[in-house]
Amino acid sequence: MLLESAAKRFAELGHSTRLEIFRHLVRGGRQGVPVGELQSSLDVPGSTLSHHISRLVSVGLVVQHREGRTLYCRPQYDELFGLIEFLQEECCANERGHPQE
Amino acid sequence: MLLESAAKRFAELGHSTRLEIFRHLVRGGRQGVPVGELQSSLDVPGSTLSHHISRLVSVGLVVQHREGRTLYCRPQYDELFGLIEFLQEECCANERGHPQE
DNA sequence: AATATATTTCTAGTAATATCGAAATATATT
DNA sequence: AATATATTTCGATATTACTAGAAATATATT
Repeated sequence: MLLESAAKRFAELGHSTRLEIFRHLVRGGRQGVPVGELQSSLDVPGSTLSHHISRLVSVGLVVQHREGRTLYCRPQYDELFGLIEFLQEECCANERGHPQE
Repeated sequence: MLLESAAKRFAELGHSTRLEIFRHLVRGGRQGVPVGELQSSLDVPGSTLSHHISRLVSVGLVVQHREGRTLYCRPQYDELFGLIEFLQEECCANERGHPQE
């Protein structure tokens, strides 16, 4: 993953409401969670919630799909695991002190 | 880890310069990397670099220790792994579709 | 004590983000 | 077609963050 994309994604996770949304989605699994369910469990005005969801969508961490009147949000696990990998990449590669281990 | 602390930490990682600093430190290992080395490899004005480092310090992702004239920055691996764990916690716990697997 | 090196603090201008009510859109039901 | 439900877009205000030059601080060397 490119540094810029990773930074953008972390920035979106770096807000307590959005992080809460995303964790709710991660727990919810691949079938997704309706916006309305997020709204009632997070207790945030609809316009604010919509704003935060669309930011998560804009960086690829969430996708939405409609079924009838309800709109589902699904976390993108590949992007999530990519971010996690990005943080640990080459961890300690340049560490001194145990060069022959 | 609390939601608020995790969000703050992600917010600090959500800036390309800071993410680059942090990754440099993660690769560098536990002995730390001098500020000056960061400055020359990232090519950013000292005052700007200092500002970003102090933000990483303020959320506990980095600590500094001085040796003579040079100040070393060390990544806090425990906080890093805590963040990673936080993102995956209860992953898919509420997923439907494979309840007996 | 004077000078050099390493890094931070101060300051201030500019830009980006957060919030939420009101109005708008999309779909379903009657 | 009228109404209800679900969600978004618009708009405006308030707060926070980014950047970097200049000055200040801390330590080392001569």
